[in-house]
Amino acid sequence: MARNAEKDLQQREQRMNDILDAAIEVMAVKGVGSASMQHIAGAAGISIGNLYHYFKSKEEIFAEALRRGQTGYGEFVRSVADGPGDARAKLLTIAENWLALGNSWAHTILIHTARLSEASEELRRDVTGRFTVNLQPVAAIIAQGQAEGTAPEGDPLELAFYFTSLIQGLTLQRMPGSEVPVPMRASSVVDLFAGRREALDRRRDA
Amino acid sequence: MARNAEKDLQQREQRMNDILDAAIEVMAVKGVGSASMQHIAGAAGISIGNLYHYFKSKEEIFAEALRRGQTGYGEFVRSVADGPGDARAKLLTIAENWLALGNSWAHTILIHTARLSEASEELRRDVTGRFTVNLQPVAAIIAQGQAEGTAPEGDPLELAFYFTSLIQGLTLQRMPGSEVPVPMRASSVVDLFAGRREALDRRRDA
Amino acid sequence: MARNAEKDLQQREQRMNDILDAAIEVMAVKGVGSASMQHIAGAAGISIGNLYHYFKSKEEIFAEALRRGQTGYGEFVRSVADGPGDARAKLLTIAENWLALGNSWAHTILIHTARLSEASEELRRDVTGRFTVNLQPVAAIIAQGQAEGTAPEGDPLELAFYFTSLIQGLTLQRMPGSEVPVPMRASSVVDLFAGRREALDRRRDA
Amino acid sequence: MARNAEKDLQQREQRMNDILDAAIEVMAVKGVGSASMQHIAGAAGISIGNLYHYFKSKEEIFAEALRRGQTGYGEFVRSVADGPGDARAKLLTIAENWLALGNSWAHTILIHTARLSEASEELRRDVTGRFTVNLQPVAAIIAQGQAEGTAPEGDPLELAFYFTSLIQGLTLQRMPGSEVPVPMRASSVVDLFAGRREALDRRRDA
DNA sequence: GATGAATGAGCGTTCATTCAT
DNA sequence: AATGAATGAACGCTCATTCAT
Repeated sequence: MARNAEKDLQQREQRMNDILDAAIEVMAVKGVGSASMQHIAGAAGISIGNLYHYFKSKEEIFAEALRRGQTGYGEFVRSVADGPGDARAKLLTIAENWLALGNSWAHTILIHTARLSEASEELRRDVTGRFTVNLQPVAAIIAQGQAEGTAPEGDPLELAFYFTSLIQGLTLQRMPGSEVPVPMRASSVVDLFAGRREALDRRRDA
Repeated sequence: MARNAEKDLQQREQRMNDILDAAIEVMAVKGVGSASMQHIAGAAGISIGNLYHYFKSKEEIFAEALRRGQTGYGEFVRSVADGPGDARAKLLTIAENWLALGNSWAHTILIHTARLSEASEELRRDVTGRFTVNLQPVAAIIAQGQAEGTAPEGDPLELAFYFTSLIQGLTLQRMPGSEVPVPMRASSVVDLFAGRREALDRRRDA
Repeated sequence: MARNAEKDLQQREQRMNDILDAAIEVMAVKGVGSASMQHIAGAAGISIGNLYHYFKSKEEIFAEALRRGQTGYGEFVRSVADGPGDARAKLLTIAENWLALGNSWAHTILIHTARLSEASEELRRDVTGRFTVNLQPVAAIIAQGQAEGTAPEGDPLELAFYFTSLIQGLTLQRMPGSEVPVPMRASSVVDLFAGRREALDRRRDA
Repeated sequence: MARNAEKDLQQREQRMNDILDAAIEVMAVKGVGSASMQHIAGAAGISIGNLYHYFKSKEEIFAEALRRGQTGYGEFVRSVADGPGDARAKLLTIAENWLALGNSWAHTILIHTARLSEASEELRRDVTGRFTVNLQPVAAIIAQGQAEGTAPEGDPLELAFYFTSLIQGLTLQRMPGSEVPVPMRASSVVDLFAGRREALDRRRDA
């Protein structure tokens, strides 16, 4: 062992993260269809062959990027659900985080791409499974909102499904070159699922 | 002679429609990535060379299919908006039409694909433009709902944008192999934008 | 139908034969390992992409070349078995035909390659099946030789197996660059399976 | 120090043997085409980089494995030739040793592969040279058989060539997945080159 | 000696598009 | 109009070999 095993492992981990970031980056900048191994390798600053020392196929790269993105989102949304604040504030935090450009945008695109592509059955199942799991914290927030009198009636899980689908759907409308000339505001979206108090009041007064 | 020319033109039109149908069909059945010119030609029952007598590129085929699909949807949604009934019934008609599997499903996927792909700037602009135009009738319905007291407050166009994005987002969740195990009901979706009267009444009574 | 269908078919058939010949040629001249699609296409005078209009994979090319070669050999050996002459003369015809350089040599190499390569189970089964079938006429000749008193005792099929294996084994020794400096004479080989009359006589007299 | 150097040398020798064994093993188990440096290193339990401290190329590994195999076979066949027993018993020993599955089988495949591959001129010459040298002891046995009246007439070297080619040819027929459904018995093979006494007697009596 | 990351040419294959008939 | 042969660039991936540690 002339080598530092621990350092090697750290470097390997770092490289894998670089590659995943590069994959997301390429997709976001040059388009999903152009995310070839060639491009990813170039963006990561390594050779094509070396890519295969870290991931054994293109699919694995995307699967891992997806897993990372969905897991991160899952942790985020769970921490929001478990944190302090009323339902409306929580949903607003989630919506704003999602609609803000950056990593989350590219990750959402990745999810859509995985669904649209000829991805393996397994990958699609995994993505759908994590998507479903990540619905739970949102459902909990909706239930909280119903208890607080701000959320509409109905199955909280179903409403969480709609909330998430709406935000994902909106994300697609933000593709560069496809911007719809209509404002997209997190607060307005959240109003649908946890109405602003004054709005409800006014409506109630009517 | 004049009749022959006219007949030729009709035949040509018919062929083009057959090809577009075949393109949508192939995409829906075999997956977006598998919609090669070879497959489209096969599904349309003509040779690959002949395909190029009707459309000068693959992009043109998809652009035309998109145009046709969006135009059809636009006419449908305008006829609904201009027709009789309250806002809730109108939105329900639109949502049910969209969420029902069939042609509309494949067309929605096509729109998403166009946005995600390396499509030309022009194609993306056209798609976005027609999408925006098609928002108007929905906005009119929302405005009607606001007048009727069932729709939430806010810019009708913005709400129409959310309504459409939600339904498109939900469509993606119906990709074969990616079915999320949560019910997806048009009436529940519409409730968000044009609440059921009894629900509002109950809320008001509270 | 602006095209001559029959001529097209003939041309296609001709091209396929050209490609198979080119594949054999490349293998024989440049070595088995160098028989890449690139090389085959070059030898056949067409582009790589066009190769795939005639054969859907490299394996199919080799499978077809094998089938052609084994079928041709089978017909040849059957016609010899059914023809006139004593067993020794028949075996001599077969051995001489095989050991003479030319097409048959390259085909034999192909059979060996198929067995040594990572070829599909199906291909190996087919090759073995045809090999076994082609053993029958040789076995018939051996049986004839036994009736004539020139062939050794034993199961004719087993002896035919040895005869064929011997000749195939010898073929391998003729690879360019591997020539063993020992004479290889069809008549001597045949002597083992259908001894020359005078030799037997002399032995009997001893 | 001197002892350390000697021990180092022994260790190195041992490692080289391990690697050669691993190479043969991989080839026999996973197929010739799958014997990549990666696989060989794995089977030998060392890293791919370390492989190159013992052999400077893949070709050298195979050349050395061939040399070792052929040399071992040469020693074996020479010891048989120089040992006691009649020619028939000696040939039987050789044939049975070869046809029995195990190391010798894989070595034979290696020889064939070397001949079929793009191996260097030098390697092919070496293989052929050793092959030819190894023919001598067999020729001596054949000559002994001729003196004993069991072997057919003819040049002993030529007959040894046929005997060896036959057995090598038969080895090819034993590739897993290519088994020809015909018995393959060493005694029957040997009968062709050193007939069983009783068979000859019967023939003589006829 | 030992490691495995790194390279890059090459592989088999696909596919939108062109063109002679 | 209609055909399908022909092209060639690009794809995902493999692998023998080199090199810094």
